[in-house]
Amino acid sequence: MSTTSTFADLGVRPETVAALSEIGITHAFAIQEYALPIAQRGADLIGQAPTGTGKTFGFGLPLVDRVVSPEEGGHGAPQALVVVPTRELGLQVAKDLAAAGKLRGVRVLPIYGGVAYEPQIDALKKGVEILVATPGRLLDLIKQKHLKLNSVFAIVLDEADRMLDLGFLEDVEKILSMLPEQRQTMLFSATMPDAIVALSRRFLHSPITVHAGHSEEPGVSPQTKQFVYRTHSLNKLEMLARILQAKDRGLTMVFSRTKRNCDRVTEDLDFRGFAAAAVHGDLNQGARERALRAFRAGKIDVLVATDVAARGIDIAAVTHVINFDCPEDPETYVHRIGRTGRAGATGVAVTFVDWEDMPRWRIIDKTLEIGEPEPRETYHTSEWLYSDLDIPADAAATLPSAQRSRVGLAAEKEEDLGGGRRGQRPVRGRSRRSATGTRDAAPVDAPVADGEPADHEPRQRRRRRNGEVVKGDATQILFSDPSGPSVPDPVAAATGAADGQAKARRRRRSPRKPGSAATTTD
DNA sequence: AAAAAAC
Repeated sequence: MSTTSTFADLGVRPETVAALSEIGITHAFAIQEYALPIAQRGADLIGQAPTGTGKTFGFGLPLVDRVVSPEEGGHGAPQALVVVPTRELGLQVAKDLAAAGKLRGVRVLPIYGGVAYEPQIDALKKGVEILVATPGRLLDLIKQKHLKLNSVFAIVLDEADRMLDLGFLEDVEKILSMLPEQRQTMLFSATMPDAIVALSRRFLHSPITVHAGHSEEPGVSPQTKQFVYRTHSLNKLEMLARILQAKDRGLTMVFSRTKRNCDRVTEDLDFRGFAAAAVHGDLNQGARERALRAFRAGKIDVLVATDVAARGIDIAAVTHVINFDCPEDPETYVHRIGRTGRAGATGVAVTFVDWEDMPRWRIIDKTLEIGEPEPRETYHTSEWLYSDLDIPADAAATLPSAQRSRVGLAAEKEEDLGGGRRGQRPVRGRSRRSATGTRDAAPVDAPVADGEPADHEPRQRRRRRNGEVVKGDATQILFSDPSGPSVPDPVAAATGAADGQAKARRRRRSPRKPGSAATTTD
């Protein structure tokens, strides 16, 4: 990973070396060692290196070192531009570059949508050396004449393959067309499909390509252990809850394929007592940034996200990445699991593959050759998790205290439910279903209500033999869609509790609303 | 075919 080169060896300015040292960075990563000399002399560059191996400073230090700061007589018009695919990544990159340029007073401004115009416009008026921008707001501000790009000598497309795919290409080309002809263009990413490289020739001049890291699985960090589990969609939430009880788990990112599923997973985890928050594009920008800040600070330890957080986000304490839904393509897989195992750290990546995910997984596996998903049909077959993922056998004993009490409460209802629900098959319900879900997080030895007479055959084998989810199984309640059509509360129905009582019970059990952890933390 | 990105 890191080489023995110091930044001074690589010709980085002394002030920048000192500033890096202040934030604990003393030695260069491979991509930095290779890219810096090329970038410093102004050549066009394609830089590819695995996730978490220092690409940001690989392009960032040559920008910081070459801009003229105000105290050096700079004019204050932007001299360098970094374009990124998401707002939070822009914020992060801007902070990194500002830290590196701090001792020379280099001003780095993040430009992105979803927030007020005024602070950005004011900052532009005062003058700025480096812009880090998402395309939409940048073009917006240019159109409104708050900004010109004619002093920009270098542009970087961070997550370049993403910036050049169909969703962004038009905007990026527009931005490129506003830059001086004589300028440096640099493309950086962990993934660079051939088609993108071919496309990029249109606006690169004699580019030099730099690869760092191993070549077999481009972009994947080898210290991340990857697991792939074939599962039923109805069991994903329970499997997730168990994995989140792994002994060695630090911060964990959970990725879903849709914004709606992201909310649903967050809500379920919140109810189970995990400190989780959601990040996706339908949330307002304040909520997005609060959630990410709380996660960075460790005030919450589970971040549930769409692919808005799949790329670039750098949080050293992330130990686990769970692909709750299979990623859309191999590149997304690489970037998602790249949120862990960064800068030489180890990581764990678990991908759930249900029936719907299967076609997507086929394509990912064809490219990356990770392996056939191992069948993990039900949450009752728990031993696999203990052996693979270091999860305590009495997993429920390690639950947060709020969760423990809920498990106790729910366990009381268990016999009632088993007796009263014989033969029924609740298919869909509203969010209150997760009230029963907490019970399913009880110790695996606990009696499980399934509406069938108790026998001594292991539950797992009964289920296997049946070849489908057991009818009337509590699992069905747990995993039913919280936003689906309303049906009577099965707990209330089974116990004869009035609806009002059920509501009061829910309030006691779940004093915290989804996302409030993030709201109150900063 | 989902998500992201300006208002």
